[in-house]
Amino acid sequence: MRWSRTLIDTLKENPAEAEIVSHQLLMRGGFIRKVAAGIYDYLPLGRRVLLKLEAIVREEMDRAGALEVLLPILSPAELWQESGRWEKYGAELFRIRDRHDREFALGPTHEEVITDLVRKTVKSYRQLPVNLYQMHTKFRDEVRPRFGLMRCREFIMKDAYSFDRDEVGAEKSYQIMFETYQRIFKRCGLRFKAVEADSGAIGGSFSSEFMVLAETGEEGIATCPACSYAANTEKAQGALPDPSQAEAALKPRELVATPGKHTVEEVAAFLNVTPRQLAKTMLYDADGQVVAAIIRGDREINEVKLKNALNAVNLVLASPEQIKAATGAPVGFAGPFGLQGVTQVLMDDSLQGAVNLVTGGNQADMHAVNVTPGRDFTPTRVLDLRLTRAGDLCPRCGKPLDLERGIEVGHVFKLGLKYSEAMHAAFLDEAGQEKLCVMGCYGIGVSRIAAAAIEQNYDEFGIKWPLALAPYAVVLLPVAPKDPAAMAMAEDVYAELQAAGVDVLLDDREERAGVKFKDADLIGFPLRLTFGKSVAENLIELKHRSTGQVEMVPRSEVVAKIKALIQAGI
RNA sequence: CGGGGCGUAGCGCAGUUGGCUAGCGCACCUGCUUUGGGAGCAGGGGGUCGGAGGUUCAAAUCCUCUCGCCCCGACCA
Repeated sequence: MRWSRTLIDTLKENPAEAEIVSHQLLMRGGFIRKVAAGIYDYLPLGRRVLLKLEAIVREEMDRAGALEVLLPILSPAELWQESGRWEKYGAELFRIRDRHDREFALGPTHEEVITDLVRKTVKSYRQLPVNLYQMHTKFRDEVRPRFGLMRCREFIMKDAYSFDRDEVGAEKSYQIMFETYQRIFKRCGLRFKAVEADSGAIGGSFSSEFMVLAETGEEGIATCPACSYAANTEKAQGALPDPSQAEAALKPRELVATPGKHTVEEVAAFLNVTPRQLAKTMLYDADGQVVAAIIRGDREINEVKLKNALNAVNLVLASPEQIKAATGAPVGFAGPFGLQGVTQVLMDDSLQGAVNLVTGGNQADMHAVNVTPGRDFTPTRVLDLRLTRAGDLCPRCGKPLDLERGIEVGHVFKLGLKYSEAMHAAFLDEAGQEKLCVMGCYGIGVSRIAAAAIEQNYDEFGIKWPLALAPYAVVLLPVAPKDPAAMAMAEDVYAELQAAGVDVLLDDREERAGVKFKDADLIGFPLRLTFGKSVAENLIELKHRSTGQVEMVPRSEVVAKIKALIQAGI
């Protein structure tokens, strides 16, 4: 492609709205333009990056034996009502009505639609296993779209769904996808990690997330430096490095005045104790029921764990009114004893064995001291409700865990029978017995990968695309377009590279050299060939964007050299 | 949904104690010069100040409502 004939509009300044690097560079490089919050146009450069990604994903999915389909974006409410997600998915589901007032959803994911397809199509065990996938636009009415392509309301996702005749087959399908994902992200040139994760709204028994490691990642990952354990902090079960110890003697519970002291730090300082001698009592509204979660003062509640423990759909902190009703006190003085109308009291195991704790007093400006679980209150359950943090011990090998940040680009789930049961996706086995399909689902955030790749590969001048994702592998840069010799050589090399099947862009604009260099660095082509003064000596300058390495290549060798570099993946 | 901020030319911004034909930089068009890291000079096109209503002799500027965008939180594959 010739620069003068494509549409590349670069910006010198960052758009005010772009906060993170990938968003800024995608905008400045002319890859995307915003249409509305979380909704973008993909310009020719952006589209080419997406096509590169889609080609990699498609090749690897096909290699794994998956079959590509194309499912509708619009799906009728009835399908969602059948699975129960019309209610459970909540406000994130885009819903529309047609002229006859029939309700539809804009697909955020396609379990219902695919299960419906399979139940209409698959009748025999002979047709299983089957893994169907598509790459399509997805819609989610995000509470807060942000960070450019990172969290959009409309985005491109590859979603795949496997159907097996039994658990053993489903496990195999899952493993195949897990390995396929490793191949895909490796081919994209990304540094990533597979981690254990919470299944969230999709449901199912087990899932792994594929995280691109980057400081700007929205997800926390706990990783073990000693073994292979890695988990999303929502899911991670780090063991306490410092369990609570019982003191010798139980002391009688007393109330003490703590005027105006609400937070753990304030109360601990006021009573001259350490935060870990406190027990925080957090009141939540779980689907309308008020529940209490109790945790040691130096730790935080992990609401995902709490939500799962309660099997709740919606979990939010209780309102001041609910707290007043349950404790009789304003916010900040809740304690675990004598609670009114609280259906469950869950205690984090950080308090296992602890005695003589400081808690809220259930009266304004009062705390209780010498509170002991089992004597002063009885938890409904004792379990891990903690947010894992750095230094907690690896659940597999006991070494202290590190905390990293990542961008979720893929997620593989074992779904089990959740959808096949609700929607009756069944087949007949050899014995003529009806069985339900055992399902798995596998997502890749295709458009998000583009942003993640930039978060991992950029410098002060712009993007450094991995070769596999670059819109063009090579940019040809004649320094002086009016120098006939240089221009002629660039044209020849351009034709030869094109003939060799290389993605090449010829910067034929009548711009000064500086402008061309800046644009090339900004857009991030992995290789640059500069046709300047050395053309007279039949030499072309080759520069690697990622390393900055420069070498002079004889004209006669340049095409072979570029082909070799691309072959080698650079 | 709670808190904070912002909507003035394609982009980045100034102007906002009401007062002249609404301004600057970048980008864009024309010409001349320049030509290996975002050139210089000269000339030029483009906005009615997010929208609606109101106050006033006079509104980008004040008031009311409304729409949109960004950040933090809540929330979220």
